[in-house]
Amino acid sequence: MRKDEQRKLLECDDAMSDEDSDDDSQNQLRGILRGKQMKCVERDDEFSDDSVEDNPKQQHRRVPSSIAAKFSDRRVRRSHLSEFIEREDAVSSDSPDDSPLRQPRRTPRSKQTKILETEDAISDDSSYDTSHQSKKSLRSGKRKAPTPRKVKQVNPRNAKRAKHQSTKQVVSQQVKQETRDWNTRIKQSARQCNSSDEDETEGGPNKRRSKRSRKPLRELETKPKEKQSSCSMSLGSKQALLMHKRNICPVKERGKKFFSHKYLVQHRRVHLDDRPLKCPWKGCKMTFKWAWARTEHIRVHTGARPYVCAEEGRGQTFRFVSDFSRHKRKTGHVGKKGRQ
Amino acid sequence: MRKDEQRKLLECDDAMSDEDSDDDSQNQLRGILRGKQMKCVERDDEFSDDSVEDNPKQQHRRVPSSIAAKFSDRRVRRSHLSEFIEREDAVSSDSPDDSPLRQPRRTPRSKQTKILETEDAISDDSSYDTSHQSKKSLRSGKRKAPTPRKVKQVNPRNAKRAKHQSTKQVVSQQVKQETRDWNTRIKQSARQCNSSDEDETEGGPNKRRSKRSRKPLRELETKPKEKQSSCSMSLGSKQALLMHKRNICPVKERGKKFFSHKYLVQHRRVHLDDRPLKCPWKGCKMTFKWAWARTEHIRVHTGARPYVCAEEGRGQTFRFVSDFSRHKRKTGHVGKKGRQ
DNA sequence: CTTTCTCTGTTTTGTC
DNA sequence: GGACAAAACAGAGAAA
DNA sequence: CTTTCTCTGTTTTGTC
DNA sequence: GGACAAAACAGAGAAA
Repeated sequence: MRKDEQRKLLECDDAMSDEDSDDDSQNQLRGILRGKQMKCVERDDEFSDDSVEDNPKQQHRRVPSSIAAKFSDRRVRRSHLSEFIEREDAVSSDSPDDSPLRQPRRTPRSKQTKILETEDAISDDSSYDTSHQSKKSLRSGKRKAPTPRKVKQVNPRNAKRAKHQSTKQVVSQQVKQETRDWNTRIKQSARQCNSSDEDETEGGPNKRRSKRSRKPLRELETKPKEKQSSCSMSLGSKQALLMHKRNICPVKERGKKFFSHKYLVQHRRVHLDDRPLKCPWKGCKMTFKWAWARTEHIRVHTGARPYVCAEEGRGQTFRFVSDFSRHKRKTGHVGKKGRQ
Repeated sequence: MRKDEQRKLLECDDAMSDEDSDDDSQNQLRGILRGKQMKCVERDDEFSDDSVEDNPKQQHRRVPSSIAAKFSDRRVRRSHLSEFIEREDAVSSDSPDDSPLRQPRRTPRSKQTKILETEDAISDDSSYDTSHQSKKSLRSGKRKAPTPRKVKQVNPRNAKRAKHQSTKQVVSQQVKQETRDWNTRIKQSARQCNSSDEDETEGGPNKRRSKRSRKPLRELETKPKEKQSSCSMSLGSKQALLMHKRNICPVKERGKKFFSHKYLVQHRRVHLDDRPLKCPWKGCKMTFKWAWARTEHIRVHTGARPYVCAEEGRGQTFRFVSDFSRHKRKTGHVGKKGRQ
């Protein structure tokens, strides 16, 4: 086989054809999966642009006086874009107008990046409550904003300005689902694990399943909704409360203690097996429990290798901290991380 | 307003809530747009994950023996993933299994990145033909592969191996639409421009419309399908052919000459206003004519600032070549580009 | 052994 | 300096 | 003037 | 070295 052809396979051409006959991949896949558990819309010979599909023309608004714009030319002036009302809460990955800036809000030690975004849903801890309906105990008001709707869509530019214009805003409320009792959830998870075996599981860059979380979950002592500690977690018994106050995890590892109470609360997700974070890349279905995992995962898509060994002529680069720190450990080299 | 709240606005929380009630942004947007030109599926209170929407469960396949897997835990072993048959041609952004590696195939001067992908649809030039049905004149066979379907989905690992396993493969055929006569297309574009004025134009990071392409297109001399030059472009007249051979663009700029014939052919897209390249980021609807524009645009999402001025203590960083080269021009500083 | 990549407990950084 | 949250690190470890 | 970002003609890089 | 394609650059320039 010629190299040209080989390369072709390896490449992922990323343009869209306006044709349908070329969308074999999609159709094929659909064919395969139809036998399994296709549930949703089946549009076989259609133009496979999910934008058209999902939020048809929601992202682009035509400048009235624009002349040259045609179908494929859907851009808009910022001023128009920023009129958009949006609240990008828990589900962002496919919200119609993804913020243009997908960078961690606090950039790695560089002061220059003013871009604003957090990729994490972890803000839950502070807004935990015991109620089923959630949203009830907005105690401190610190993370709760007054208007849960109608927030301006901010693009990078507007975002910066927003600081000086008291715009009405909302905090994310992605907690909700987590407000149920921890243990209850764990039981549910366990049940689901056993029941749905041949379920939706495909694609995404890396499918490795960590053994750590694969161990069958066990039913546990306490039961739901009872006491509300200062961190607003619901605990089943007096004993459980005590454990909780000592930052001790009641599950599995049995008595594992953590450096901080904050983390104990976050640690729950290990058992819950909730994966609220999504890869922002189109078509990638990877989900994560931890923001850092997502952050590093994105590099798989972008190809970024931000860790650079300062040693030698052509410094070695690494994509993952882990590999970089191993390199440093072994070689004694120092290194720097390029911004982002 | 408190800073906390302000920050909330600016952030884009990127986790998904399992709830629908939190998807105000989406619903709102839909509401707004419904009055305009919503054409497609309307699913209002649904979970706004286009993956679920578009290719439900196409990406994840469950490992039969897996125990811990539950809904949010859809990962899979690579071995299973790689069984997937796919051809990722022109439309990739939302093809069910986006290649995990979204990096330009040739990484910037670094030999370490073996990731393989091209983000460009430009490979058309060599496979141009004049027929309406395209796919007819596979002259050289250089860019045409024998089997147009059934290509293995390659993930990074498999991709590398594929080089040593003669797998059947396909080249991209995204050309098709472009096979029509250039001038004909231009006319069509012009027509569309005038007819759809308040059309789909929203969102995406930057909506700036370059004036260069905004100028109204003009009808032109030659007419479709007639002569087939060595580059397989169809030209209306003898004159046109002569121009073409001298790398002279027949449109607008009138007599603009280019350094290479190859580029003349690519240059067509300036007039065609075809935007075959899509931003790979979920929810972003930006489209591009040029790969480089896309490449730089992605940095808006990732926040990457790969251009680093070597001068001074805390080297200045830049997100775009343009700004970097301006900086160098002005200051005389040198700089390096971090990989990716 | 290797490389690639995710998971997670703790540390670092940044902001108020 | 403190408190706090977000980000990053540094391992461990899975997969191939 | 500035910063942020896209467009595009040419140059550079990389591979065969 | 050559041919070729992909990637990147270096400006121009739009928008705010």
